[in-house]
Amino acid sequence: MSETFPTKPEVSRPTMIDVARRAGVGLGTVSRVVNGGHGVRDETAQRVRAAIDELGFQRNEVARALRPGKKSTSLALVLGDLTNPFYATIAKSSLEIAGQSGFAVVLGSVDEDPEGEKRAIQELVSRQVAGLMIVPDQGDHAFLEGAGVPVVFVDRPATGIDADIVMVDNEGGGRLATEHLLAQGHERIAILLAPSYYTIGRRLRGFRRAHRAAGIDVDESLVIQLPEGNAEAAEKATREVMLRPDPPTAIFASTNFLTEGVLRALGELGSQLKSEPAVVGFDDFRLADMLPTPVTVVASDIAELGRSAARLLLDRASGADTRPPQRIVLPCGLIERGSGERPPDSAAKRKAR
Amino acid sequence: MSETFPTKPEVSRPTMIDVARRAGVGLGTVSRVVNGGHGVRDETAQRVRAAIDELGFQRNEVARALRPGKKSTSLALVLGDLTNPFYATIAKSSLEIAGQSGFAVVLGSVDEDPEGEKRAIQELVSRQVAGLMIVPDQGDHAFLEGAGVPVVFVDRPATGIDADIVMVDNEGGGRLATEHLLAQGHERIAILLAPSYYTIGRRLRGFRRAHRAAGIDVDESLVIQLPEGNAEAAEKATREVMLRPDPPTAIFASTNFLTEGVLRALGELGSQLKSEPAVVGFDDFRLADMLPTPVTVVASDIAELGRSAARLLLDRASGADTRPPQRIVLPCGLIERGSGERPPDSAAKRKAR
DNA sequence: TAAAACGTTGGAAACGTTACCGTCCAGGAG
DNA sequence: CTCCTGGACGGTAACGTTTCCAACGTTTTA
Repeated sequence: MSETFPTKPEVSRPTMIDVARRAGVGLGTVSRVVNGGHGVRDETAQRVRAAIDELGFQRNEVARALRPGKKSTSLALVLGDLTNPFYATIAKSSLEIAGQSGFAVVLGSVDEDPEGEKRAIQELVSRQVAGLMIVPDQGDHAFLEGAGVPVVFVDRPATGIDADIVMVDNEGGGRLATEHLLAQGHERIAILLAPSYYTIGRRLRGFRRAHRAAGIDVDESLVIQLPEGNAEAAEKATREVMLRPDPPTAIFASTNFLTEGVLRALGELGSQLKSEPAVVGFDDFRLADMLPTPVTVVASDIAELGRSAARLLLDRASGADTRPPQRIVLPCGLIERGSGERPPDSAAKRKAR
Repeated sequence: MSETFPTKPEVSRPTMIDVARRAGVGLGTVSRVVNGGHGVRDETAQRVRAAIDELGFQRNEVARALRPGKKSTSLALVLGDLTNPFYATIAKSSLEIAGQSGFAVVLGSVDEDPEGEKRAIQELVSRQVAGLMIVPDQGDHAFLEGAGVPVVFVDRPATGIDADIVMVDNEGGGRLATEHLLAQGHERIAILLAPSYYTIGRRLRGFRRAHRAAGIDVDESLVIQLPEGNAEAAEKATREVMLRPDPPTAIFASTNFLTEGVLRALGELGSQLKSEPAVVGFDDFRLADMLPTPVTVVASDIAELGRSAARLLLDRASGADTRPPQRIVLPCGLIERGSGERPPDSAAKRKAR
């Protein structure tokens, strides 16, 4: 690059000052044009726009966010394992909404421990994000109270702070799944529970309510609390429970990863079992319909979860929404995939995601 | 400020100036302490640190990034559908590495079209990210040349710019998959190709090379270019090709989504087929081992792809790495899952050869 | 003992933008 | 004709940090 033309020294990009000089106007005028251009004569605005194009000027978002009160045009998203399709879907859909408003999404690195989450959140806050979307861990989130940034919790509420929350009707979903099994005549239904997440507790509650409504007692030995929330733990537990003298005739897996583990165990046990139990999972997953025994699941519109969260957060950040903290609950539906015989009087709704 | 105590009006967080006042030192000293604290007497540093703790001071990353030459402590990641486990894995693993160095990852909203990608990238650049990780679309990326930001391309190279690239050995993988099928005696192998991505071309090349090495001609009617890269397109194509008078005895699906479509089609065709073809997919996927016929795949360490990219980019951004653009190629391996039995009459042919 | 060297510290400039405040000019009212 | 009003525009302060330079005190060197 040995030209005599105003080829920039390659590292420094043109600023508003350059544009102002080029257009022969003041700095303030350029700013006005860049931000919608009110109070600027048409002809002047045109000259400025021409200069912007010629110089390839692009507003420096960092400098912009430095101004007092101003926040950056970024939202933060804090969640767990992106490899989990559930989280990935949230990320994708919230990203989509944010992008439509010109917002970027910053992903904080999230370790497993609550302490790591806190650190990640503070890192994000120090970046002056306009808002936080958090799929919260167990820990206390009171430290967010004074951060001066709107927060929306996704999928589950957090303790220590009263903020917006967008979630799924976990209890209704748990109930739906259980009712489906009960309607098929199952009376010994095992439920596999991932470690004490809020959501899991609600699903269990739905499980119990469905039993009560049907007048059937829950066998507490079939309420299985797993040490971990992964497929392996579910696989192990399934094998154990199915080899008991009095195994369940149906299994409700409270999580997509758990469902996978259950199916894996059943596949391995195979003919060792007198009869294969019915399985219902929570959250749909890819290939669920292609497994040897297609699995019925309770599903919700997870993408909408992310979209709602992003929309709500954007409204909060812009100050357009000053209502008290909202609680948005999305419904769950049953996706029947014909494991087991058809329930006697089922008019169960289908809700694809 | 009608108070005498430094209780902030809750929205504005304490700045270095507040810390300096509190500790009774100058602004520069606080800055030095915050950044490692070289050239500051121990006792002074301690006083500053105490003030930081008391005030709950946290460095404002935005102001920091404004300084000339300085970039923010964020990396940008531009990729397609996060719902695709392949991309999700890259996001997760790069996030992990970035986080270890205190870097956040900004996700640009990526529409499908190349123009959207360009817009997203420029948005990201305007946020002064320290570097860009891009899984590039077809379009020309020459516009990145003068951006003054290090760029690492992931999974496939881009045209118009000479930058670092981290990818997998697509040709080797294609060859591996094909050799596996050829070794089983298959001579009529169909290959399903997603739309003209670079990676797909290389996989096809491996496919051809394996054939040539084995002395077997490729039946060009079995090289199937799909109009789209999704499962549906693969499903349709599979159905068509399998219902031909002379169907292939094996199918190589060049993408994880395509593999899904192939399996779905085969499952539906079921007994209509004289014999079920062997299937090999590119890229492993969850539940691949649990399908009715477990599917053999060519796989690579995708997480390492993301990690390498992030590491390389961080080194570039810090100036620690000034080598010419690197080209990192990760190997592929075969995960055999016992699909791909020999074709009906292959034994005889093999002996005859 | 004076000068030089060094380590420590304070202060100010700069980064690129926005918001505010003045100035200027044109045009309408008195 | 003068005064006032209001729109258009220019200039400047401010945001919170880093970096540079000067100033200071102490120690080493000549």
